[in-house]
Amino acid sequence: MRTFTETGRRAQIVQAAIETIAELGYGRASFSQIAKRAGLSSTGLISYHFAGKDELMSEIVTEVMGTFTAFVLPRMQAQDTKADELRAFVESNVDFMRAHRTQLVALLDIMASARRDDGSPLHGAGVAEADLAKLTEFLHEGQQAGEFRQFDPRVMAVAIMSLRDGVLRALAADPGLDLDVYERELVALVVLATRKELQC
Amino acid sequence: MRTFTETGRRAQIVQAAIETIAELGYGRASFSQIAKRAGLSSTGLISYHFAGKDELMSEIVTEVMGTFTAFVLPRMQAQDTKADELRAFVESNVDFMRAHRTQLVALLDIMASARRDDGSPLHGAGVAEADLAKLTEFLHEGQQAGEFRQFDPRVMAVAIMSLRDGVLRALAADPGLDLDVYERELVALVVLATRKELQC
Amino acid sequence: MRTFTETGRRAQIVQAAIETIAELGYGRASFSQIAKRAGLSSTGLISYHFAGKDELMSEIVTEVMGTFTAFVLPRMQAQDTKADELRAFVESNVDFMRAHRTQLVALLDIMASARRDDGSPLHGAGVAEADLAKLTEFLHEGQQAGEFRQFDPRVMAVAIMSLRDGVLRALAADPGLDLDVYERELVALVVLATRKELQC
Amino acid sequence: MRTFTETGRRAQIVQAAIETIAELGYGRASFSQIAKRAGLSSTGLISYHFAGKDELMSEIVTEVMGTFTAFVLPRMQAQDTKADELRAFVESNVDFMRAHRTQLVALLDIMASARRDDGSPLHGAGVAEADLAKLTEFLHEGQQAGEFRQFDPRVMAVAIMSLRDGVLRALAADPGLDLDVYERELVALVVLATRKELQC
DNA sequence: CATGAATGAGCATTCATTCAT
DNA sequence: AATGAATGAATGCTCATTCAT
Repeated sequence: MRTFTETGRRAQIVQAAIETIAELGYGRASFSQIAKRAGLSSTGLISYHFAGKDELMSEIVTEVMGTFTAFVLPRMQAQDTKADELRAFVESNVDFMRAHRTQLVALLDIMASARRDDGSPLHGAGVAEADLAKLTEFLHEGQQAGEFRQFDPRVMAVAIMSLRDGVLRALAADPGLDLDVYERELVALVVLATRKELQC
Repeated sequence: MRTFTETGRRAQIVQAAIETIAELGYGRASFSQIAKRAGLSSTGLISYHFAGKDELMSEIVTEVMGTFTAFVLPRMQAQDTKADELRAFVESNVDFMRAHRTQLVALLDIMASARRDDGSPLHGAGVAEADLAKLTEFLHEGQQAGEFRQFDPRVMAVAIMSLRDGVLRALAADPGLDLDVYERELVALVVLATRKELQC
Repeated sequence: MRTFTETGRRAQIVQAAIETIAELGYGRASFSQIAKRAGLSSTGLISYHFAGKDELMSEIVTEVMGTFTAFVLPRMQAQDTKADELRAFVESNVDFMRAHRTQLVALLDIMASARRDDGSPLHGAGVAEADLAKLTEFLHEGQQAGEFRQFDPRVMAVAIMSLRDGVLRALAADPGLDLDVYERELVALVVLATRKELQC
Repeated sequence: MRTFTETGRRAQIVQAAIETIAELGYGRASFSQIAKRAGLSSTGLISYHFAGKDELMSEIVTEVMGTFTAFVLPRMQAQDTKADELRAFVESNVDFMRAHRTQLVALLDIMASARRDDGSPLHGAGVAEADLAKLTEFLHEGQQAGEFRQFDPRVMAVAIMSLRDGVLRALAADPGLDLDVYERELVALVVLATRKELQC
């Protein structure tokens, strides 16, 4: 079991790491940079609380993904139709960015940059693939239910995730970005791309 | 003027660097890894031919972007309408990926990961922003011409680029990806998202 | 505040650096040579305790200059006349060499050899100029007081400092040098060069 | 025998090396810096014409010392007394500086900084010691002739050389130095320091 | 728990020198 | 005679990690 202090320290380090990665990028987020931002006296403390750099990054991924899921899922489940669920997914994704820009920027960078010695992704593959599989399945169900047109659900899942990540990257480059516009346009785009063709 | 040998060596080093970055990621693409892949006797030879790591990366960006533009532009210009031009843009982008997967994966990683000490992007900002601005202007013209519906052109440009990059990331993760499906679906998606609403 | 251990290590490194510079010269006093002499496991430890090579050299300059000033100043202030003060200055300079040959040899080499990229001196200019200005002012006061003849005080200051450094260079080349003779002769020389001309 | 071209090239390289050392210091005077200043296409050319860095430095020492001796010696030999010879030595030394500042600054730096792996001086010891021995002998003769007072001739030789080098160092630090003042004062100083005591 | 000291591998870069042409 | 390409050792420095206290 983890002590109170330990939990607090880990949270503090995770927070400092997130900010450092968001600002300097994964490649420059060394333990010494993180320790400096967290006000720690030594990088040794990070190694003391985390088994290694990989575990620290894992913790960030887990935490941010958890917060994200807890925010998005209920807002999807409150909908009646698949189409509304999809709209809620897109909207809540952008809404989440508004409040958690730094966390998401860090998460995206970790997913893209953290690798094993052989170059294989350390976090990107598993986590992202799971989400992608779920969204693919969801889109497939929507098609079965007759709410979506006949697209390839896997490709559409990749597309929707890419659009979401694209907005996040734009937000990372420009923190003053007007997310309202992006949200509105993104919803319209996704609806147009997935809805059943109208009979004229 | 550059020697024949020099040109060859630079090309060889650029090629090895591209492969290394595509395989191991920017963060692990050290001079020694690149030299090993290129079969060079020492990292000193890379420093001999390039002013520094930044120049090597710059060269990669320039070269890949050049090849890309030379491939895509004529295929757009061969079209009569803005709508067809857009379709040609999407198609040629995916077609280019087929033949130059490694180069593009490396380019994407450099854009995302190469930073200055203060964390600001070294290549990403300028290059990507220029492309984005051009696409935004193009979409706006298409709207003026009455070929596209009334979306925010900047947001749509970000969206289209994100979709393109998303396919590339999927291809990076899975080299065996069936690009035919992605191309077909992506074109459909972009068309649905941009065409004028039908009157029923 | 600095730890006990840290202070000790810094002193140890400074000492090893001084010995290395005195023996091999500034140009060959690399971190690895210094680390070897200090019995350190790696050059990383030097970088851990000092911000960079410049800071290590700065520390040496500061330390040696401080010890030197603490030795010479009181012996000058114990004198009643400017002429006696000058004699005390020359004597205490040579006396200091006897006990701190290595430090002074290293200091002289750092002053002469440590440069910026553009070739401008890194430590030499400021420190030496300050001393020179003080000695110039002192000589001028002695002239006002009627104790010295009418020479150019700046030139005489340069001369006296050069004589001092010359003895040190001779001592550097031959550690067995008989400093007693040099001290006696140097005092005589400086007295003859500065005293008021006798009326005959 | 050396060809005409070879001789010219060597002279050109020596000249560029002198300028580089005078400006950047011995430690930063790399072959590439020298080649750049000489307008050579490659550092290989320096290695082609000189057996190694040491030989290049040797050549500089030899050349500058030769020019110096050719300038100073006749001006000393034109004098009738030892005292006048000494005065001529000091004057011609300073005069030589006026016209050959760069060469002398480089020479001084080579003497001080060029070392063997074990730290022993490469050029400084032999050359300087020979000059010193000659001056010592000269001063001794002057004493025998009753022209100088009874000082230690070796120490006085060191002192005179140090004064000369001191002026050169001052000139190195400030190219705009008024050498006229230095020459006048230096002559006065040396005369006062060496002449027979007056009877009153 | 936390600290600061230490380790040793790895980094990009510079260097004098060699060599084929 | 000259060139430019190549070599490999050495440089100062950063890094994640370990460990005694």
